[in-house]
Amino acid sequence: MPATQPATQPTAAPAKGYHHGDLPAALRAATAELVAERGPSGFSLREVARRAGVSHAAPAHHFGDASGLLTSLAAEGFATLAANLEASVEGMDDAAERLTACGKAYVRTALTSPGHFGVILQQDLLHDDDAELLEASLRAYQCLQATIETVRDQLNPDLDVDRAATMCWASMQGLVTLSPKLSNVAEETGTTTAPIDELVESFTSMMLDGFRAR
Amino acid sequence: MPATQPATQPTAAPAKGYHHGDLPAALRAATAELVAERGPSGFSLREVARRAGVSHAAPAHHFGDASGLLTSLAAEGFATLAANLEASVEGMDDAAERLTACGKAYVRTALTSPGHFGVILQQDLLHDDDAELLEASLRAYQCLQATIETVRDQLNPDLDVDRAATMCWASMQGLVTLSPKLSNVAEETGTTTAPIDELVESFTSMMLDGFRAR
DNA sequence: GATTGATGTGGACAATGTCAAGACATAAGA
DNA sequence: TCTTATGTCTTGACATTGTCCACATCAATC
Repeated sequence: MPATQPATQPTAAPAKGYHHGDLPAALRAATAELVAERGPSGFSLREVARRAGVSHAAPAHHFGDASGLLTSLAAEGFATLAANLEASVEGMDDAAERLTACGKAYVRTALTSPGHFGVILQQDLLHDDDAELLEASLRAYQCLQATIETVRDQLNPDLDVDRAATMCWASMQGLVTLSPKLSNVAEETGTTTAPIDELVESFTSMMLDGFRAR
Repeated sequence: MPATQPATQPTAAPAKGYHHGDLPAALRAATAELVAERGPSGFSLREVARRAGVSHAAPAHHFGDASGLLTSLAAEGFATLAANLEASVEGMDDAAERLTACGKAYVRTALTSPGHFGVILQQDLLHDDDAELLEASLRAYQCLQATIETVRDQLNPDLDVDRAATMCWASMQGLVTLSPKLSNVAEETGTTTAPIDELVESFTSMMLDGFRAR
C-alpha cells in the first residue's frame, strides 16, 4: 500500500472559499515544497506567499505569524504519520509483523514528506503548546504505543510499553535524521551505506529480540 | 570523568591576536551560546557580533558568511564529540563496557553542548563539503567504528561493522533528537519519561545482544 | 620608516517578518 | 434591494537581517 501523501486536506474550510479554494491548505503545501527544496532554514514567509499567488501579508491572517504556519504544517505531518502508521498495521495480527510494518511506515512517511519531517521536531520553529500539534503528535505516538502493546500481549507481559515505544521511535527517527549525513560519510570513506529499509529491518528484528528477552 | 567542553580552542591562531585574543573562537562561543538559548533558528550573525563586541561585518572576514561560522561551530562540535568518545573508552578492554561508555558519552556530549549539537546535523545550514567539517565528523565516526570493531573481535567475527555503527549512531542521535519532544508527550499523557541515561543503557545492552546473536 | 597583508569599521542595499490601515467580497438582516 | 457586518486579502510602512564595498587601522617585514 502506498504511503498517504499529506493531502493538503481542506482542514474543515468550505470547499470554495474566497479568492482561493482553500488558502491555508495552499500555504501549507507551498511551505512543504519550499522546506523540501531548501531545508527549514530556506523557509521564508514571503516566498511561500509568492508561490501561493497571494500578497506577503496574507498568511498572517490565517496563521498569525511564521511559526503559526510551520506549526500547522507540523500538525499535518504528525496527522499524516498517524494515518500511515495505522494503515500499515491494518488487519495484521502478529506483533512482530506489526512492529516491522510500523518501522517501515515511519521512514517511508519521512522520505515521502520531507517538507513536513523537516519541521515536526524543530521545536524552536513551532508553537509547541499548539492544541492541534499536541493532539496530532499524541495520536501518532499512540499508534506506535498500540503496536507495542500487542508485542507485550503476545511476547512479554512484563514489557515496559512506554520505554519500548520511546526506543522504537528514537531508532527510527535517528535513521531519518542521520540519513543525509550517512551518505556523506560513506562517500568520504569510500564505503557504501546500507539501504535504509534494511536498516529498519535490522532494527526491528533486534528490538523484538530485546523485547522478548526480559 | 567529566565531559570535555567545546573549549573554544585557540584553533591554531596565535594566542594574542588583534583586538581580541582570538576572535574566531569568541564568535564560535557566542554562536554556541545563542543557539543553545534560542535554537538554530534564533541564530543571527549580527547578534553574535554584538555579543562578541565587534562590528556586524567582522565575522565575514573570518568565516565568509553565516554558514561559514555555523560550519566551523559544527566542526568544533564533531571534534569535541570525537575527543569525548575516545576519552570515554580510554583504557577499557571489554567490548560491552566500551559500547556502553560510547553511548553515554554521546548523549552526555549532546546535552553538555546543545549549541553545537543544534547545528551539526542541520546540513541546510552548513557548507557540507567543508574540509574541516568532513574531517572532524569522520574522526567522530571512526571512534565509534573502533569500538564496534572490538565488539566484532570479542563477540562476533561475522559482525557487519559499518551497519552496526550506523545503528548505534542512529539510536543515540534519535534519543537526543527526541528528548525535548518526549517530555512534551509525557506531560500530555500524564506519564513520566525514563531518564535518558537509562534509555542509553537499554539501547546498548539490547544492541549487544543483537550483535552477538548473528 | 615605508610597504604590505591581515583585521576590523561603517555605510549601503535588497530581502524579510510584523504591524496598521484600508479595500473588497460575501453573508445576513431590514 | 439596500444596509450593515464580518471575514479575507492588499498595500504601505518599519525595524532587523545578511552581504557587499570602500576605508581605516594594527602588526610585521623589508
